[in-house]
Amino acid sequence: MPSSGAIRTRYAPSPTGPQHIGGIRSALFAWLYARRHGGQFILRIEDTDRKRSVPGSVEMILAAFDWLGLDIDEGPHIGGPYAPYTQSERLELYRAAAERLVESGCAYKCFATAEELAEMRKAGGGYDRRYRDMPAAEAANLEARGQPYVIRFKMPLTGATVGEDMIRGEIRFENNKLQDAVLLKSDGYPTYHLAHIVDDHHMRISHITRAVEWLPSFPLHIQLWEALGWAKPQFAHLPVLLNPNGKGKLSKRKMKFADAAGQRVPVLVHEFSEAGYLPAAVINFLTNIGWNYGDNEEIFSVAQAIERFDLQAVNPANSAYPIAKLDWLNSQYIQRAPVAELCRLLRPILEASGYAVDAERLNRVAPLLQVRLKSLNDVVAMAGFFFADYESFQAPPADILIQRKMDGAGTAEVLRGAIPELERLDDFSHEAQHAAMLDYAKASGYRNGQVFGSLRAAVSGQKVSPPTFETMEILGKDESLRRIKLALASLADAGR
RNA sequence: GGCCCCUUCGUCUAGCGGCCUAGGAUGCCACCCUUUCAAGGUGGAGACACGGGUUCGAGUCCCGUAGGGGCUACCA
Repeated sequence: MPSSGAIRTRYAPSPTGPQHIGGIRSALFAWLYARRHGGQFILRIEDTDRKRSVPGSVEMILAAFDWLGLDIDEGPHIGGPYAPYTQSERLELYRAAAERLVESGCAYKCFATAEELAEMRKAGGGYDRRYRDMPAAEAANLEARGQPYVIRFKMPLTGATVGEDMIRGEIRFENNKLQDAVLLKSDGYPTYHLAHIVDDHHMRISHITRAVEWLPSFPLHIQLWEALGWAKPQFAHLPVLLNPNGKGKLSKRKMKFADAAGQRVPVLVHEFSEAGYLPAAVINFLTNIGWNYGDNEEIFSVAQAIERFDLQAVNPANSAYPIAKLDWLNSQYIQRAPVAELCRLLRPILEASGYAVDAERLNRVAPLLQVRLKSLNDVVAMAGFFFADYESFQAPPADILIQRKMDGAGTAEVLRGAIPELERLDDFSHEAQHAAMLDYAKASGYRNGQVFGSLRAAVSGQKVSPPTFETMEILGKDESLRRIKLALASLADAGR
């Protein structure tokens, strides 16, 4: 059992499908705070809206945490001292709390029908509290007749509720602007408002972290904690991620395909792995939005973040989703990854594209790719040809072959002249090739870059490729020369 | 409409009254290096939303305006 002073944070998602990166960022902040203070991080499933529950969601949530390397101390999958961790299994607790509030006069049964509610809405304001002061006998009578009801909280009609937020400080709400919120629905399920308080209390949560959209109901929650007579935890309302253009909350629907440049932007956690991002890069990326490691250090590990993380230092402002920075960070992480690790990550991607991956070859190719990959997935386009059947190689079209400041005739001349020079080499190492091509370039009257660039395109078929001579070394002399000749043919076909 | 939150380069941010002629990163541009790509190096353009206060002094504190975001469900 944790001592009363233990730091305990939680992530409490609704099981409504794939995990959204915004939710995960909130979870990450809660997780970092718990780890920073040697506390516990709890996962709780808030499935009190039966209509919105999607089967398989819990597995997706767990997979997201697993991929990112965020460990969970207590949760529905592993249990814990305050189990169960799924709200639909804790209904009695909520019912008891609601009844206690009714008995103490802090809540009441409301028999308003859907039609009544609709009329009130049409009339302007919200619920007009028409059942708030109904005599107990009358209410008992309605109940006895089987009239369905909800339990509503009796919000104070006067005064103000002041909340303390770790990020923003004091926030003041006038009570007369607030409503009598539903605590227990007519199906016996609690609303979020009641359920999270009951659970956070029983689970000894010390810090409630949640997105800013919960700020408007903060006063309701404060009043509820007090009505229940429980000691309040600390609160931190986290800023949220906005769409890349800064307009509106980052949304699933809109973002799956859109950004300013019309490029696809990952929003769901599984899309990040699918897009070839490294989990460590994603964590670094997320941690740097709304919080920063400090002193101009952009790249840092989770362990480093844990050392310094503080909820009070979180920036209160929402942020546009700076997705371009993730590409840069990801390339940095790829550059720094050990070759063995990179191979391990690249292999399944190549295999998924249908390539048979030879371990030794991958080992030679991977280091050549490190400074060139933005995404792990780039390996397919950039280096797939190393693993393909050589027979299937297609000579690139002229526009790929002809480099900047070159024309078709010049390219053909350069390639044609290089053939005998390469053919002559007994040692086909990239060093030997380099030396030979340097001499050749000088003699040919073309610049090094013009010669090397033409060769790059000829043997790789690409404008961006691994280093040319290493590529040729791996392909071997015969295959390299074959490709140069194919390139010449391609140029001839194009009439250059 | 009402209520709440927010506001520094395009974007992510540093700044918690003098250290700011506002720093870093990304993106963009230029140059250098180079196996004309990529990476790397150097440099450049680029911001305190506006208006009032408070103060010897405000990006930093207060008020207002504007803009942005959110809530306003028997959803969370």
